[in-house]
Amino acid sequence: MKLPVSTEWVLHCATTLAQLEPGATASAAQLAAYYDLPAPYLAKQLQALVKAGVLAATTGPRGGFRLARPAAEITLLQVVEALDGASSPYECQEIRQRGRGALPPQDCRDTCVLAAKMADAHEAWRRTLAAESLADVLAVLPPTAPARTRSLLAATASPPRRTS
Amino acid sequence: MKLPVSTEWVLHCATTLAQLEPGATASAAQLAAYYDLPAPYLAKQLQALVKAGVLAATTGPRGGFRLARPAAEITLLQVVEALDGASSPYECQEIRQRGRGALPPQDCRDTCVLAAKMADAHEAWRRTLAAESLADVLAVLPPTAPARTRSLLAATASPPRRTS
DNA sequence: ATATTGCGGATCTATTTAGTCCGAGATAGG
DNA sequence: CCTATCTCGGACTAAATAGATCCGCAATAT
Ligand code: FES
Ligand code: FES
Repeated sequence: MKLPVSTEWVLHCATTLAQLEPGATASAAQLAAYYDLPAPYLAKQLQALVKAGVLAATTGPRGGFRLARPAAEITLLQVVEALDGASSPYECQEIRQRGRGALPPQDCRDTCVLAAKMADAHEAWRRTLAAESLADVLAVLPPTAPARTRSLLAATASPPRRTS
Repeated sequence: MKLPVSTEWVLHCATTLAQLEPGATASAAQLAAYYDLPAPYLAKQLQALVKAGVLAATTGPRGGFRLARPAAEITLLQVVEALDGASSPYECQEIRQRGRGALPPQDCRDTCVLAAKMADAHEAWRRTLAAESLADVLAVLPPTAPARTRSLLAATASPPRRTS
């Protein structure tokens, strides 16, 4: 049971995007430089977030990514499941109906006790992550964080304008 | 995030072993036939449970596996983590200290908010599984289950004694 | 018109998982 | 006491999945 390393990337990127002024965007290259990550691979992950409806993207010069909704309406669960999918890590294969000890179908009306408990556990995991929004995360950061983040991001904004 | 298929195998095998009379054992071959599983591979997983202290094994003729402790003292969590390890699926790599936006060490005294929340979620998952013991699972099975299981297991017990 | 950015697919590699094998050790029977 | 056989134990190999990378296409602001 392992979560992709890129999970941490997108969680932090989403937090970073939440610190921008409404309507502003940051490109994949900017975010990659900010966290020292492989730019092409990070871009792919951000695309997954767009497909999941968490981020919105604008193409063209000065384009980039921004939150698709207010930070208060984006939970950590939505970010994590955009990458890894929402399916439970435990997949019941109805093993009780196979082999010499197979149970008759009439005893399998309800889901297996073990499968039910594993599903409960996954639901508890999801509930915890769904209870925390990006706005909640921002609330515990120092008040100076947004300004710092914005200025550091801008440092990689557009390649130096050739004035000659 | 995915759990090995064999997780379901060992959960059911542990439940099966819990239905035996105290001291009795079942071999890997018996359990494999009971659930129609590849015997050598199942044996490998059961060995992992032995190493984790959940099961005990006896070698030699008429040997096999049995629970290492009373069923009430074995939780689903112990069985699952014996196979997959106890580490969290989310591994924080301290991404906040890398790249252009790296935070100074003085701001990283505490663990990252995101890492803390992910750890909370994993803890909720573990807590749910730790709350259910094998004895609890047996309690919801029909009272006739143990007798049925024992007789079906015995059908594969020892190879037919050559009387000639 | 051009340069910059996101988007999607195809591709390659690495890690994990699934599956199989043979040898060491212990018991039961002779 | 010895032997034969049945068991676990760990090492080894193959397949699948996920990680990571690349390149060409579409869209947009300058
Ligand atoms: S049959 Fe799948 S968990 Fe019991
Ligand atoms: S630095 Fe690892 S989760 Fe924030």
